Amino acid sequence: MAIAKTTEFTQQEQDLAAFAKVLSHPARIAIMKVLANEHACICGRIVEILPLAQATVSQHLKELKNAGLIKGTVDGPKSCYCINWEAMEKFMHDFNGMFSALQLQKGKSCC
Amino acid sequence: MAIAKTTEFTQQEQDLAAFAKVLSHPARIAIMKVLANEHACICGRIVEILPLAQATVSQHLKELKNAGLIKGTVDGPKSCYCINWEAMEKFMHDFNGMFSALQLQKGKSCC
DNA sequence: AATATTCATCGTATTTGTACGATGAGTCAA
DNA sequence: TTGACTCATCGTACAAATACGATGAATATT
Repeated sequence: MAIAKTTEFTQQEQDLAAFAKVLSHPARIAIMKVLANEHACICGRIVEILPLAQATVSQHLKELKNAGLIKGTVDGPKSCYCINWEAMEKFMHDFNGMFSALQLQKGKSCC
Repeated sequence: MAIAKTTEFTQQEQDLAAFAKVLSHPARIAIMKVLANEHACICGRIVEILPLAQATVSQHLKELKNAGLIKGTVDGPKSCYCINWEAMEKFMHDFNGMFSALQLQKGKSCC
């Protein structure tokens, strides 16, 4: 991505973009669905469901965790992942807030 | 990105991911803001505001247009871009719908 | 203790994304 | 027509993302 100009933008723009980026891959959306639907959010269970190798799923889980969308706890030799609802709700709130702010200017457009 | 396994997921998952991907860069979020706030949505105006070269802005505009988030019309030697509100509203509706679907399972989690 | 399991991480190959200079097509003014 | 202007596209360089096999750490089972 060449010299990342990413830092030249607003903190809000960077945060929203980061949130969108985490959900910009179908595998990660699918993982969120699995985490919501399964009682035991074990990594191995996700690997069973998704058409991806264990290493790849683990990598996606790491990104979701780094972004704060999910929480992970060790459960013996297994790892249990769950949706971080407070974070998700805040992210969605901010995302919707940006859209609402855009909409306030709706009549302004020239075309 | 290795052999894209992207096609192995649900159409809905792919659509949501594609929408998120378009907004996964701060420049494109900033562009949406400019388009909402400026009466004349001229490419040159965006180049003035953003810390990016004209070619780069044009490329981002192309992606936003391909995804359907904005519309572009030629106005003499200039190009006028506007937000596609119907599309944006549908995308946001679907995005929120996914989140609501996740939330329905909220109590299910193990941790 | 020895073995099997679950999973995170490393290393690596490949694809995609980001950025910009240069070029050219199209339009307007003189 | 000439010249100035706007912008899309091409080509290119580099950074980041995606995917997986292999490895090893940690735990559980025998």
